Amino acid sequence: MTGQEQGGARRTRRKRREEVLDAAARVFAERGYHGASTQDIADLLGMRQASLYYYFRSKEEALEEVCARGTRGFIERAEAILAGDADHPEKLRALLRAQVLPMQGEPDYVRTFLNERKWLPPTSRRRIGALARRIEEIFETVIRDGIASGSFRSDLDARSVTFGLLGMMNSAVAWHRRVDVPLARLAADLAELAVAGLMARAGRPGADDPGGAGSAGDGIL
Amino acid sequence: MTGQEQGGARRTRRKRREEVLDAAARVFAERGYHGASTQDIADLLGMRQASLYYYFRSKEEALEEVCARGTRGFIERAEAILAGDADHPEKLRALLRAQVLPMQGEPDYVRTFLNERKWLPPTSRRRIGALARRIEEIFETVIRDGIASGSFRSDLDARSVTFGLLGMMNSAVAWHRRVDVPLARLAADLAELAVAGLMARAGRPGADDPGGAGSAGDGIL
Amino acid sequence: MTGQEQGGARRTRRKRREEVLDAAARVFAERGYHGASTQDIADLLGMRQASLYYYFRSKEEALEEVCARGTRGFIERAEAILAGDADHPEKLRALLRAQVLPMQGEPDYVRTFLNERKWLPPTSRRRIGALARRIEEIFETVIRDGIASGSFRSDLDARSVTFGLLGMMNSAVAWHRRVDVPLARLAADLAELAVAGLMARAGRPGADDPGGAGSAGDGIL
Amino acid sequence: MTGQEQGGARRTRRKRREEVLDAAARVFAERGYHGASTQDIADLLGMRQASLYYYFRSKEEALEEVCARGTRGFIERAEAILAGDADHPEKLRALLRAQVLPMQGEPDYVRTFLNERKWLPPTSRRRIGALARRIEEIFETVIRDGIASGSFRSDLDARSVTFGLLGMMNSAVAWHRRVDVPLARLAADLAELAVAGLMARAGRPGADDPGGAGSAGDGIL
DNA sequence: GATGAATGAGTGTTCATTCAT
DNA sequence: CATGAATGAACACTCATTCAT
Repeated sequence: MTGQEQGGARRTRRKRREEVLDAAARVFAERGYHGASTQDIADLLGMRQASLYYYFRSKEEALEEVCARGTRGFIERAEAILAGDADHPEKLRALLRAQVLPMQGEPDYVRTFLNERKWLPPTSRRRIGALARRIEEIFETVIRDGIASGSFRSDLDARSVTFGLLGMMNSAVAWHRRVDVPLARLAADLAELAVAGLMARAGRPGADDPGGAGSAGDGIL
Repeated sequence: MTGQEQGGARRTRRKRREEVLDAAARVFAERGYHGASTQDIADLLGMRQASLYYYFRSKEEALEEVCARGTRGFIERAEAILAGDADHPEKLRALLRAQVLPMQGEPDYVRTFLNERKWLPPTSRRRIGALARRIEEIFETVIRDGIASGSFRSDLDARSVTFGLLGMMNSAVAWHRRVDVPLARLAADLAELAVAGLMARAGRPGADDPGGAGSAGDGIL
Repeated sequence: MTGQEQGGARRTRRKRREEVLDAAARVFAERGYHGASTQDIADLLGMRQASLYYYFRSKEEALEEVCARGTRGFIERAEAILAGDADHPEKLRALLRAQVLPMQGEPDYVRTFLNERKWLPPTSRRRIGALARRIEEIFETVIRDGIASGSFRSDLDARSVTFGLLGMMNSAVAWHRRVDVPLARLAADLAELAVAGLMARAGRPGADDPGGAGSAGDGIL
Repeated sequence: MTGQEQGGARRTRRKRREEVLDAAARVFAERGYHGASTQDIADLLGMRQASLYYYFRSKEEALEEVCARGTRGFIERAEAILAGDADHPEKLRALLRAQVLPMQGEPDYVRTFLNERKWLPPTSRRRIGALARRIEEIFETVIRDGIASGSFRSDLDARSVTFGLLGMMNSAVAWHRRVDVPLARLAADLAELAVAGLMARAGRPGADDPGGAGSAGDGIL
């Protein structure tokens, strides 16, 4: 066998592996890790179930790789934005949009990462969880710095805002196909809403007495 | 056996059934429907697995009931707010907070409803999905009306905002224990952020060219 | 449910478990642990394969219990003989016979213990291996003491004799059905052969040059 | 391709085949036929699993050949000893030692033959079993003739002794590494023990009433 | 001479469910 | 009111084997 042929075989195999991974990502995204059977994945590929094991050692390993790819680029993009020299509002806006845009290209990988990573075995779960935590950290840093510099209002709990905004953007993966607007527009609108909300002057009624304010509202609920 | 005793037995049974339901909700919330086994539920109750079937006809039926309870009051509260005579910003604020507060009392039911309802059999899935869609409708109505009346800015896609804000509030069920702020405060802060964002004047750069607006940032992404 | 009934159920279950164990022992003995499938065991019982798991957590656990039973009484009997006040030849004779007699009652358990214990998971393998080593120790002690006291000849390697005699007796499990003599007779004969051999005067040609002694014959081999 | 090269290839292939066989013997000896996978064999050779099939048609065929080699020379040596003109004690002694010495050279083949031949398919199992039975026959002949000629005592069951002595010698394959004595010495000692035992005068208590003798001893066990 | 890719049959095991008691 | 016993269907995974290259 010549090097050429070997290269060809190798390329073929790698490509097939990608296809298997795509199928796994799709099935995991649609039915959840525990709801998905390896048979489902094989069916999608017109392959026998046993053949999957030529490409992966276990279902868990496939989940690991799908999740890993689901995070690809997230950190790098977020770090780049953080390190940039835009002002805080612009940085936050960019971060928010960057959080949504990968859903364009590989939605199955991202959905699987977001929803199924909790089923990873402890070791890889921690490794991948660290990435998620780093993203949170970057968001929180920009928000806190924005508050400190006076760009953002100071009456809101920074951590709640961090998680809330991440939750908002991440939720898009579940519903973005239900709106008839391009993903980029959707991302821009939500980012604008968030930044504008953070730059508004504090002025709501009872802002400094949230517990009491809630009790009044609770009567309604 | 007297009527008295029967009544007592009946009451006992109903109470025990509640406990079984609680256990199911907890297990479903923590491990997901497919990741949870009926054995897990039985273990939590110190019961044998087979005994669960005295209370429920199937695992699916338990999921149905847990999900149904997870929506309890949501609709009523939202309808009441919608029908009230507050102005649009106040209505939206109230809606947003109402979306979070049930996580206080029965978080397992709400989490299960939010995350696991997709595994319901088609019939009940549709029934329960209708409730979810009604909530979305109420949100969207208030937002659109607020835009029409001039209270809210008009440059954002109303449907994206609807889903985004619901996603933000719902996401809290996953992280609210990670912030050291009471749930009511958290809810109030996120609601204020959202309302303020919606009431802000449109002023971001390139608001009317959202696709291009991101181009600078997109280079990084 | 009354205590009576519970007792009955419990007794029934325990009895059924014994039957399952018997079937496992038989299948393990006949086909070896790796050659035996849980289906084989179930077939022998007229049971479905899955039902076995009501009685055992795993195939390995079944092997563990079969092996454990295969050693039952061995140690106790050997210790009793060792502690007795017979002379060394009598002790050895008794030990040798005691090694064979259990093959009468539960040959499958003994065979499984002798041949399949090596497939046990490390932990239980060590635990059960300790018993086997204790038996060896007891044999070796009696043999060495017999040599020291002058009852047994001193020109043979004690450890080789120990293992050789144990091997001889244990091998009976594989062939005792092929001789038309009762097990007790067989055991007595081999024991007598061994003891007489050990009590004989050293007198073979070239006993002190064992390597060279065989050289004539070895040429052929 | 020239004949030379072909011859070279052929010779190479035969040599490689030997290596494959060695690896198979080793793996079968260590893990048992059913516990050994073809992957294990390939691993030992740094070969791919599929490549084994260039040398063997099946795992079973490999077992057949390993077992066949495990018997090589046994029969010839035993027949030669039987046909020789030594006296019965010397013949038995030589037979016993010849049974052990091959463990020196190719222990894996012998171990596999002794322990795994039972998994052979019926046809080859019978063929190879015939060899084993011929060995037994030779042993039994020498023992019976020795008894008839007065060299050996007559109070022991000849068949039990035959199998017992074969079992003793064969067992050495499992433990001979655990004694710190050369294999030849070990073999000589066990052979001497056996022959001396057989040449001893009958004198044990109750030798002519073995059934009853055992009952007394059973009290101890 | 050896391999990459694939497969069919089977493995041990889990699980929701049933039913007589 | 609850359980012990059992089961059918599915599951992730292993393995010996094949075959085109």
